[in-house]
Amino acid sequence: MRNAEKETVRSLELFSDMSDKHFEELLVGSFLQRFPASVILFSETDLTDFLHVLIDGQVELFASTNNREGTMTLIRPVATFVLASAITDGVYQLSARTLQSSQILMIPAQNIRAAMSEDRKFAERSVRELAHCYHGVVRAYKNMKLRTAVERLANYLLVQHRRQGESHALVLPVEKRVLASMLGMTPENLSRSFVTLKPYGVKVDGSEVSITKLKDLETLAKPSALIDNK
Amino acid sequence: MRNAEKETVRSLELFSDMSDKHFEELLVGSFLQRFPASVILFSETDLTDFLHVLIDGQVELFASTNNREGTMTLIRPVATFVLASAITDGVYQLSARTLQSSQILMIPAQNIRAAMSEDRKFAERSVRELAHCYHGVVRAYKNMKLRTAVERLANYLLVQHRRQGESHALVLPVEKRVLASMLGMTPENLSRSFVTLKPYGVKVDGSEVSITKLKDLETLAKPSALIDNK
DNA sequence: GACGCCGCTTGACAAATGTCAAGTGAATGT
DNA sequence: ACATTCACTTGACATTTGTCAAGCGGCGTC
Repeated sequence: MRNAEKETVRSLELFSDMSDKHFEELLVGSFLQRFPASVILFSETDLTDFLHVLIDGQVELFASTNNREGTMTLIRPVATFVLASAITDGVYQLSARTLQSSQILMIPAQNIRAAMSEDRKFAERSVRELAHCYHGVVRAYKNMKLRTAVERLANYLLVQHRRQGESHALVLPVEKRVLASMLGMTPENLSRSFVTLKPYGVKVDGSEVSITKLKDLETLAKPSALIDNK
Repeated sequence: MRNAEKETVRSLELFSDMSDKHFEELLVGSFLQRFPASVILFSETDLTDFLHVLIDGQVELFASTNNREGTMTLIRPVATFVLASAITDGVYQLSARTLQSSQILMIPAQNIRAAMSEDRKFAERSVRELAHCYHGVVRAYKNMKLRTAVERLANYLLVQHRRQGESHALVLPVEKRVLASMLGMTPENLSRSFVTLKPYGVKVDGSEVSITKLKDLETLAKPSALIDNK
């Protein structure tokens, strides 16, 4: 593991104010590995061996039951994932696959648990990180429960628009089938939802989307600070 | 606050191994209060003043956007709620109302944050509690995303059946309209879903439900350890 | 360049879910 | 005892969402 990557990880809020000594101990037995796209990293029923840190690339967390599958969230670098599972010391609860070639640091879960009891700063940071993750899922859950498919898409586009600098055109960061799954609908339905949004100034060309009537789109989407803000 | 209630709270896992001194400090400025049924305790947009501990009664956490409202979860005694918000020091993110007359201990959120940095045992317990809550929402989210309304009802009944000692009849712990909202459907739809389950051995009489063909119901519900357990 | 693969779209249809309106029955208050 | 309220149910219908099948078009392989 090179210094550049080590520093990248070190500067994550979660690790930022733990002692150097504890940080080094955390890395004992860790792997930094590059995976190609479309690789299953772990399945939701596996025991949690590692806390994962996505350094580069893109990872999808998804769940399955009874032949159905749904994207729960997308991980974008640089970020940790499955912290809660690493702490609980049970199964992952979610499956993960790479969407692109990805570089991932895998830290043994037991190192995390050890650091938790040895380093109070780390414990405090973990509390905040988990509280943050918790609210993230709550937002996703609200989004799913209180909005229709078209509204979810409209709000997704508004969020991307803002994130990508409010420029005229935004780029969908994932394939449409993954986007559909993330928004809780079928790919067919996503296509139709885009058509529905046409009168509201949404033009789609491949993975490029332009928004020409922001106000109209917002009227339809009715964005909510408690769901869409981050 | 009487000793009985204090001990009840003290024995919650979250507080169980913090020092007596810190526990007493936690309670400075706390209120123990009884609320009648159907009282709004706080709204999702309020700043988080208190960590709540439900001693007795029943509380509903719900969310609203755009005239729609959905039950997110039910709190049953004895349990804390809105820990994540108390830590984050932002808004509650969820609204709360009493469903029955309820006795609630309200601990100032800043006491919680103070205890977090002073008592490492408490910080560790908080981490576990939050990880647990996180998985709880993830399960609810999976349930919502991967199942139909009838399946959610069927699995709900199976869980209640198990919790209530696998006896012949179980009792719905909430009004049907609240149950409907919790399961993400309208009351009308819940009624029809019960009718749909009739051929699978589900008989409903008011709030009493009996399950006569457990196997058949399980075949329909296809319960999943990662969604329904715990 | 021809072929096949794959992601996406579209149409036709089916299933799931919501809405509106009316009606039942039990609980409550006068 | 009567009226009122309210939760729940039921029916008819609308909307939303999913399914299946076909076709388009880009992209890589041979």
